[in-house]
Amino acid sequence: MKPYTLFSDTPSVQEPSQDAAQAILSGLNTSQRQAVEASDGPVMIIAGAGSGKTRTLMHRIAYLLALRKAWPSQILALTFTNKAAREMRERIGKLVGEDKAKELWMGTFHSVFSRILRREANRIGYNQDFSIYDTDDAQGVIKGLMTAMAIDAKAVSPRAILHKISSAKNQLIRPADYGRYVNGVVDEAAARLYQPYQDQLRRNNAMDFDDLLIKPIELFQKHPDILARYQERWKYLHIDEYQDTNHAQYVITRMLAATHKNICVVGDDAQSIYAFRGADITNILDFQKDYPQAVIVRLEQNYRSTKKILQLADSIIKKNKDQIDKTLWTDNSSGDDITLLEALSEKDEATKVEQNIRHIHLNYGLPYRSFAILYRTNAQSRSLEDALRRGGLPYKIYGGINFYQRKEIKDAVAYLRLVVNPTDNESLKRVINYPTRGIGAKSMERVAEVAHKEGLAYWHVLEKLSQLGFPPAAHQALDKFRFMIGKYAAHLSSLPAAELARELLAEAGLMQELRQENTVEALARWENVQELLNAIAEYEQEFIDDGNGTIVLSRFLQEVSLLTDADNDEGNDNKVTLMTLHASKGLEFPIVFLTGLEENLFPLPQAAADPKQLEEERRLFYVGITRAQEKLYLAFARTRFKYGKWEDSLRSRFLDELDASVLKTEGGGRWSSQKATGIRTTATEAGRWRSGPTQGNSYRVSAMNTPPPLKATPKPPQGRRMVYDEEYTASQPIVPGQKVYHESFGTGKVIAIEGVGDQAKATVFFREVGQKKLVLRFAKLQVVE
DNA sequence: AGAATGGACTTTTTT
DNA sequence: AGTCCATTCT
Repeated sequence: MKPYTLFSDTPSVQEPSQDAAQAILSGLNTSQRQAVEASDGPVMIIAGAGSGKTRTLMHRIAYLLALRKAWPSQILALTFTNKAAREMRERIGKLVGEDKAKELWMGTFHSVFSRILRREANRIGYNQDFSIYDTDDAQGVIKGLMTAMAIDAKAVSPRAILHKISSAKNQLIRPADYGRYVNGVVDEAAARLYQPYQDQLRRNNAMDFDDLLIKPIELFQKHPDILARYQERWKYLHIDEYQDTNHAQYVITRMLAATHKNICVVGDDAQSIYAFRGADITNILDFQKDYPQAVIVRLEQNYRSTKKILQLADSIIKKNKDQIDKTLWTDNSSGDDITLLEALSEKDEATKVEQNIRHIHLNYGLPYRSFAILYRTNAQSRSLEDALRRGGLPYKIYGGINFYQRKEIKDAVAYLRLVVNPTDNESLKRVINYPTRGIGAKSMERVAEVAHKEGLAYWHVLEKLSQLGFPPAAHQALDKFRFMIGKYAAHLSSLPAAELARELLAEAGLMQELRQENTVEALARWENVQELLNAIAEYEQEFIDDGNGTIVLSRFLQEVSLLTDADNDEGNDNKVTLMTLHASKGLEFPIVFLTGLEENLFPLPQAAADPKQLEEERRLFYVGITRAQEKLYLAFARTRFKYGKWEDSLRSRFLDELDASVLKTEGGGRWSSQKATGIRTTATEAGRWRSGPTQGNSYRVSAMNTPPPLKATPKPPQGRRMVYDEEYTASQPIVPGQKVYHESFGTGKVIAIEGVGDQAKATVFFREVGQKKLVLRFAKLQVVE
């Protein structure tokens, strides 16, 4: 048996096939062909938007397989999202066979190297069952340390500190060297916390996202034998979206490519939009310096968009200084003008978008999936969602909080992590008293104290509880918890993962907690946890021959930490897509709406102040524009609801930078920034514009075409009387069975009453929102006769 | 211990 | 507007 059976080494292509290779090349243009054929040595593909770069990468991999330059397991392809990897694998499967595609190493940096780290964990002082911490978990660690080190969390936010530490890690700056970069209070705090933070993660047997990139480098540096093995193993390296790789990723790839030097990177400097996350554009700009013998291929033909859309995109990107020179062109038709939608409020903007979609859908028969609505910040999705819901258009939304970040899922996952990896203090903290089981802050304080003093994990403190003299009630509660978790930990290898998870969550009381709340929201949460359990069962099915329950569960938990919303998407439901501009990278849609083109929103105020960041915002705008195939709409609103109040806004400076010759207004008129109808005026003037019928409501034009809302807001029924009112309390008691009306919940039926006077509470079942418990003094219920 | 109430604060973008 | 946190109430 081989010590490391990560991959099957069976050659999957028996004979080199020139015919197959020719077939793979035949669908490509000259430049793409060149990129595919340059198979040995370093290659950089500078690919413009919509030039078929993913397609080219895919054909390149298929070509290597057809010519039998490598076995599938010797090819590594690193993509920006899991979804991109999955799609590429599917399409390669169609070219050369699914069995071969299955064995390719494909995925994001994070997912590929988390698997490597799992294998080699013991070489860097970790256990293979390590937890992977997201930003929330990591912030929890920082907060804990700040308390322990008496750093005021109000003076410096844990989030800011974490961001500093994260960027230091991205740049491979070690804790000991961080002092040199200190500049300001946040840096100081970060400098003090960096090493303790790393130590704490290790004690928790946990890694954060950055560790998944740094630890492989540490591993390779400390163990050249391991590095050599992977260098040998991966004969061909492919990296998509190279412009968005950070320094750590750069170092990893340089290490891995050192032997064979068969590295092929694909990217577009004009689409670099992740600098805030440490993406380092010099990686792509300096590729030729690192590999002087590199073949550079430019893909400049755009297959996606109309001439006018391309012209518009070109006009905006030209405003940026630093970029690799390239000229995009297309054979596509010139298409329609780009339409500018000027709205009075964000609600009006959303309505206009909705109406345009409806109109095109009805008159031209385009399916809903052809439409995308893009925005700068997640918060903007709400008004758009409302409009689509009112109009009855099906939609799906990416981003915001994804499935695995929901509270109930994080709670459930924390239980499972704790069983798999008991030293995970963060997970323990999260669930030890949820659902409540009498372990309060006091008890946990003491546990933390002992843990800190003796350098133990919380779990190990629980294990020696009897020596610590806790009060009997607390002792019993803690011991019961330890016993429960310990029992499942002991069953890890004997029980199937899905079954174990189900029983644990039931015994912990999590399912019941969600059930008994008896609201629509709680039911949805309960269903989410069920879905998690199903996912475990499904995963287990796939790995049924792969060993025991331990491996299934801990691998599942690790993979799940790296999934995003888009990864869960089937992609084939017929719905309008809503997402941030960032999330739209790599995608295309026949019709695209870019919304919220306003100063202080796009570009964001922080970015507008800094030329570098402003250029990145501009690239983001470029990315948005180039998502569109047929038709593009640019929308902005004069007022927007922000931080709880209405704010006037000015149209984005980006609109003034555009080539106006391909722009028209909604009415069909030519648009030019000079003649623009008072758009970019002062705030006061804009305020005058807004003072129509009512702020943020429907307006003359749009109101006429807007269909009535599907579900009218609940109206107080006639013949009502106030039920709770100082005067009436005595004379108007509510009794179970009584029908009542509540201002925001609508009508409902009283199920039970408890307490008297000011303490009186009623349990009411509302038709719209389910069961609620209300304090009569505040609820202002009205009796419905 | 735990629930409830009131206040401050918030929003970039994400693997 | 919603969320998180601290303080107060039961």
